[in-house]
Amino acid sequence: MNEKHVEERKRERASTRKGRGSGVAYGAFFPLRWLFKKRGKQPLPILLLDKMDRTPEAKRIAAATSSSISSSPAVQESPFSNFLSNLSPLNTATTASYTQTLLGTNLPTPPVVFTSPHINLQRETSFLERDDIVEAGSEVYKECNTNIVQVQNPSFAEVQLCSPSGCVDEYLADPVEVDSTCSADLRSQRTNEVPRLLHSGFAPGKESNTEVCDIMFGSPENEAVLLSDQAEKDLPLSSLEMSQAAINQRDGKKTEELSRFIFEKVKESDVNACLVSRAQNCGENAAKRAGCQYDEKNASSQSRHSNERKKRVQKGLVKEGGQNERGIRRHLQFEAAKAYKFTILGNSESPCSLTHDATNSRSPSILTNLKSLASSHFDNRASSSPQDVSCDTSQFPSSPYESFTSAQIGVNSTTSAPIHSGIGLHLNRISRSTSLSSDIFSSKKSTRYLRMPEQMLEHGSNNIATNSNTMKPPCHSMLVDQEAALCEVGMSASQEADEVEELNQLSPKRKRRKDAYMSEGCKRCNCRRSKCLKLYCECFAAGVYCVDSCACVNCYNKPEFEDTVLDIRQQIEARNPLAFTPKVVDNAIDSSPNFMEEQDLTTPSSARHKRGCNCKKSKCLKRYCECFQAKVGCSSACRCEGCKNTFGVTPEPVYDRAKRWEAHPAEKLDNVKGAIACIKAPAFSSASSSNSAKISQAQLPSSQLQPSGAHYDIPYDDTPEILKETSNPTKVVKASSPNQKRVSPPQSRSRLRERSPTGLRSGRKFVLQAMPSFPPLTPHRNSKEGTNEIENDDK
DNA sequence: GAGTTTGAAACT
DNA sequence: CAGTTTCAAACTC
Repeated sequence: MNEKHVEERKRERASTRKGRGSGVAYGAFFPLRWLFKKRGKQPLPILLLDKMDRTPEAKRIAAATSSSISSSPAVQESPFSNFLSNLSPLNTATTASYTQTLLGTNLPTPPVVFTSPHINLQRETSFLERDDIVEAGSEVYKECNTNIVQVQNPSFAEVQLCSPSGCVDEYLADPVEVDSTCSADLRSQRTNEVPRLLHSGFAPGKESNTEVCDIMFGSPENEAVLLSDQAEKDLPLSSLEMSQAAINQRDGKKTEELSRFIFEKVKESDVNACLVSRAQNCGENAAKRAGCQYDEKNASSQSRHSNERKKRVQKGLVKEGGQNERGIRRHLQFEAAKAYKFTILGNSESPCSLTHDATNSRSPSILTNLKSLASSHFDNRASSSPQDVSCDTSQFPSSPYESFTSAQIGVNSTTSAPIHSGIGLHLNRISRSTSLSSDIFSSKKSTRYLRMPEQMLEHGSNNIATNSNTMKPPCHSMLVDQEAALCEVGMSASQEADEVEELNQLSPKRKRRKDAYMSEGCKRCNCRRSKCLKLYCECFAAGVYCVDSCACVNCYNKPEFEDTVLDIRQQIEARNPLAFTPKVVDNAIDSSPNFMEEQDLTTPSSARHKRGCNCKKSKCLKRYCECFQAKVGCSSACRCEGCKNTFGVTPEPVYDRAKRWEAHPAEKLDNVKGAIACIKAPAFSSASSSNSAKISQAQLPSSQLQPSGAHYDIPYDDTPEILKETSNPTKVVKASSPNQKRVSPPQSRSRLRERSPTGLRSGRKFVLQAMPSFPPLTPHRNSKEGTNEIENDDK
């Protein structure tokens, strides 16, 4: 083996010496495990590829695919699967079947992996989030019952109970009835279901029973939770996990296989949910079944849908949205696979365990969703019909709650979960219940896991054909999610609108390229040597799989290589936990006081580049500059030279952003503003002003700071201590830093802490909470005076 | 389309 | 951690 490696390495080096041009054919002549190898210190990709080829885990995953194809029918023939396939709330016979199946089993306690602490854990989630969930949930429910087309992601229970084919057809025929029927029958179904479940030995544990009861009967608390994104999938797992246990005991099947099977079922529920949502959203007649036409009525019913977006849609940019949605779905799968891996494969020792811990602790049910999504990779049934393929659950309507949650999540994820598992987490939460991409559907339909890029290309062409038949103009709700996703990947809606205008002004050649980019709505890479497994790859960096329209060579950023992708991703995240977070953060999202504190006068009001650019020659006037490309002004995080970033407009006043905290008195905000101003002052002022600022800090009563600190504590209290510490600006900028960045804040902050013993606690909290949620990877603060001067001169 | 420039990412 | 290399996008011709 070693000899073989040496030999191959020699050959590889010889090939490499030929120059970059050899990259295209690179993968054609060398074993896959060497595709990554260029240097001595890159064993991991090789190992990963090796593992991908040979490890039991990879074999198991690969086998899962084939088994899902080959053995799935056997599973489907089981009474349980038949029940699940045929379950209909309107059909009492099937319900009885359900009961009968359960009666015939003596259920043990479900395996841990399927324990469903979601409800309980949901209670443990951030109070801010939780309260919001309650409010939003009841609101959604109310609106649902009043037949407002205020679309809502049906919970799994609703899907399970209301959506199977026959019912769906009815709903498709008359979408109005969907809401009423579903919501009306739902509770009765629940109440009818639960006693049978409980009395039939369906009792894995008292706690679980309570959960089921709560869910089924819809206690006020859990009802709201049920409507939440997580709880939507809690119910299925609560049910399914127990059923799985039954099967597990009865058939002696492995938990893993069963879990996969159950996830398939969950995923199927997504498909069913899609059908329902399509009925709600898109169709008044069954002819629309095959394609979710954009419904302008529904669009107008979406309160949070911006007029800007409407205009673009009416301009015929629906296609863009559809492609955008595609990118989202890719991402969802990406993250789903990740969650699936950590949940099912028990890979809890990843270098990014913190990330996943955070994910799990914050919203374990996310993983439930993700697992269901991930299971899609191993499913071949749901894609059996073109309808299913076209029925992308990205078309899911977005409930008001969803909107709320998305925004809320944006805040929380940015502020209270400093280490992100990537934006996929955001997207999954934004467009939760989003099921499967059509391309994956189709890819899994007829093919096994593809190992070779050649196969993938061939496979991709199939996808194109499939997608061309199945991709439909998106529903309005899709656009909403897409918009959110675009924000996540660094392109806000307004920016996207600007892109549209810009597109019209480009030369034909660039317009073509740009149009291709925008039509995809997501990153399209052209990687040749990175295998799309490095951050060089825009797709990979954006946390999405590459698509067929990418021009990449030897791409491994495909669902087929999810194991590799996830491993690589973990490595990168271990190296830089923020690697997959959006580079551009919106102020509205990152409204943390730390961010407000971080901002300086060159940052525009809308967004900023999180890490800042390091431009030297482009003067931040070309798209080389990430800030410019994102159309945001350079900020204190930038280390650019001669910055002439034209987007560096006057920042939004602190108060304007602070006033978003409506729940807090204005005077507290003033105090916050004052405190922040005091902290910021040294960064923007001369030495004298810096001194005065310090004095101001000293004069700032701790009693004023305290409420502010308490105020900040709420959303950021779960910030890992390690990050808080790392955020502590103890490092001083190197002297060679072009803009002499980040000079002062440690003093001011430490002084702030020193001044008041009472303020020590609150002040400390304030300081800690005021730390950047994403610890700046660059020196903490700079004056940016040079940039300001340049900009002022230009202006 | 080929070649160059650029800056982020990766590596030493 | 600084310097270098690699990489792919952006840009120019």
